[in-house]
Amino acid sequence: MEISCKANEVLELLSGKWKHIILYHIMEHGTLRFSELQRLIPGITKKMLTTHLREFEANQIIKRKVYPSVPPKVEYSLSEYGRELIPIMEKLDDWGRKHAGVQEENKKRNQAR
Amino acid sequence: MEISCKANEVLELLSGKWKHIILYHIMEHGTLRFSELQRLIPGITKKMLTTHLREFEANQIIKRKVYPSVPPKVEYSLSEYGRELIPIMEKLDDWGRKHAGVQEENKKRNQAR
DNA sequence: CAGAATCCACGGTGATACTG
DNA sequence: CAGTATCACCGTGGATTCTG
Repeated sequence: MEISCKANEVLELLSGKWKHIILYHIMEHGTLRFSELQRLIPGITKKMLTTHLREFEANQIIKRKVYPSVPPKVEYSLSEYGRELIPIMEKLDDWGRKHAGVQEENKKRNQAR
Repeated sequence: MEISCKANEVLELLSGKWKHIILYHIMEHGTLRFSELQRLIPGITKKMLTTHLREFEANQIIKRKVYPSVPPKVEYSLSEYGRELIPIMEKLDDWGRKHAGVQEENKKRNQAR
């Protein structure tokens, strides 16, 4: 087994209610505006979207590009560094799709109590 | 890009302050007693260890074996299902070790403010 | 040894209103 | 359009005490 204990580095980056969904959409579309993200992620508030985007930016996962126009236009895209997260997300996603059924059953059983 | 949005399935399983460390140690050692886990994870309280272990058990990630002796002896190990998480953890860990430096820098800069 | 039971603090998140 | 500012809630986690 080659596991050390650095897994939390990624986990921390992705911990936050909407973080993985945000990354997912940016990975899919390449570049997205603030309002597009908001539309693509039903239920998220501007505040949380802003917060998470700022965190990604601070971690250099995404780039933020502002167009000095009226009305404002801001585009978000993966940084080169952030692109290295893609294989990670794919791996996580593979597992999720493969085991979605099992976890669903668990949830139901937990609700039943 | 083959990413859907099921990544959160894994993320949810691993979200919890000590979860990945617990899994890490069980993966490394194969089987561990409650007290051994507690010793291997400095800072964790019995409560959190119990809580997280119970969650893993409910999700069928680990198995719990109780030896009816005095004093009690309980052993935790990966279930077959849980073993499928190993490649995931390895992937997360790979990334963590590769990018630990970058994230460290970010943390320092954030502290500096 | 391996927990269970309380009580409590804190931070992440949500709702809402306002702004350049 | 793309945010900021405030307030309020609630669940996660910590400290402590008790038990079979």
